[in-house]
Amino acid sequence: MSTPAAHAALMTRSGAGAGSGITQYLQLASILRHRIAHGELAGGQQLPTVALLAEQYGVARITVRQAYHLLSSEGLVTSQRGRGTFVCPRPRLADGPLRTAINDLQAKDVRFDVLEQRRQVPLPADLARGAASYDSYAFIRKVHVHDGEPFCLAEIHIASEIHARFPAGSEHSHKIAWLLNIHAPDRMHKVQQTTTIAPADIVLANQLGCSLATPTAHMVRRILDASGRIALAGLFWYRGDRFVADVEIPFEVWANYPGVLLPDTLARTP
Amino acid sequence: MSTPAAHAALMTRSGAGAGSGITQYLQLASILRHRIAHGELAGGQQLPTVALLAEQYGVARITVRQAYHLLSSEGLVTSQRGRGTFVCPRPRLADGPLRTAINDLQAKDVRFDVLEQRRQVPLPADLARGAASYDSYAFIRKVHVHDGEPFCLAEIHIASEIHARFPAGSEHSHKIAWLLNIHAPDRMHKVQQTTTIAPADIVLANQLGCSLATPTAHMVRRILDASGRIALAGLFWYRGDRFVADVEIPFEVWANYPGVLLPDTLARTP
DNA sequence: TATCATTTGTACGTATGTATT
DNA sequence: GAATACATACGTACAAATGAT
Repeated sequence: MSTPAAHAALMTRSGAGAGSGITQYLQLASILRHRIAHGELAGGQQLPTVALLAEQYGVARITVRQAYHLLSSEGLVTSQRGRGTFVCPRPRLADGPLRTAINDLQAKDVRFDVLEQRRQVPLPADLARGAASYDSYAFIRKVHVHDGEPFCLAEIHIASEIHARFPAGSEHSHKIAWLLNIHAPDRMHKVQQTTTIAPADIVLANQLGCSLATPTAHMVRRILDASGRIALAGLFWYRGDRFVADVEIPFEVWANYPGVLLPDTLARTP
Repeated sequence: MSTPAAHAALMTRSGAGAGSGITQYLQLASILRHRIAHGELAGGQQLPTVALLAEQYGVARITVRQAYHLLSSEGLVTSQRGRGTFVCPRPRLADGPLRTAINDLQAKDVRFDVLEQRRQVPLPADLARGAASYDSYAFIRKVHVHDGEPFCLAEIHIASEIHARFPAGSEHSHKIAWLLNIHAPDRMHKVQQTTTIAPADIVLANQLGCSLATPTAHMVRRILDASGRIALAGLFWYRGDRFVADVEIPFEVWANYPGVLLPDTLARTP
């Protein structure tokens, strides 16, 4: 019943025949999206090649490619040159372990690949704006990996004075915020965070293993201590297709902290 | 100095000539991106037509279209059939007024276009999961508009018993959460919220005035009252290119509320 | 009101580049 | 090296939306 031939009969040219009025590549994408959603095409499974599908449905190869492109931008399929096009194996959203890896400060199944590390650097001006800062910060740039797959790029500045309390090398195995919570919770005052959506540039795409212009969740986070100074300033980029942010806070906190204006989050040099 | 001819001389075929190794449409996109970023091409300004640019750079029209497509997916330009391609007028991120409109519960310069409204409906199962609920909810589906531009689609269920306290028609001029904060703050206990990134389907794209598969920020929010029951359950979709979420909370709240697991946010029928 | 030029969107066919197997 | 398969690119044609004639 759902043979390609049957579907092909349903496809209508946008032009002469008119018919549905929906373009062919959208029709094709809908068909495939539907099959994927209903498990007819399982995760990891290879889709028909562009040439084959074009032949089966009697459309041009470029039409199939447009459909695949759309599905790819939705994160449903992934194409690899020389191999083929495949249904994305993982569920659309992070669930279970990855969700915990992202949201739990004390995540255990996260690996940290440190790309760069410096000591004694000043806080960049755009991160320092609007609050007092320390003289010197330690800097770390790293990729968070879960189950062999990178899901986050982080660039963190932490006041040297506070960083000095951490056991040596502990930032290679724990989230910085967790270390902060363990070694200096009493001195911390509040967290400011701004979240936006940004397309991945070439550098970020490489680090996260996604393709250019893929959407990412971008966070700018600052933690101020009791003296009102910036103890931590972090930039985070999460792969859009694996991002889930969970929050649970008391109502009065939520209702009474509107409209914090953090420095612009445009600065991007991942 | 930056005439098309000069740039054209820099363009290298990916194939035979090799040269840079960067494909033509990526080169072209980079050039345009750069010009936009540096204000050489101002917001709202029309870009050269596909045909013209193709001629100037000596490439095929499809190559220009690929470049425009990429920039469009990055939110830098927008194309309209029959008109042309234009540099997106607004800054990439919401700043100032729109930022307030999104984050401030008591936003004033937001218009609410109500699309659908019902009384006395049960809470959908996927939203009810994991917590107790009331027998009956009022439902509202609306678009948030700022400065004539839609930026958010909201679908909200609010317990009828609580909704009854609101002045008639007040949901047409105020955010529901604000009304909650005014008329029943004492009974509210906590807020659970999950944020993900999802591509816009055809319905959502129409409501928000963006194109298909554009990234959106999707939130599922539940407000539980003192009895632990769901007072409000809301689904929100924000245009990705206009989304900025600001949060400021006490450190101990932030550090002690990790990994809340809300029901899956996959349910989407905007 | 109707027509026309402009411009993007879709689609076809073809050729070649390039990574994988 | 050969076969496979996606990626890029060229040229062409027509559809559809817009704005002006």
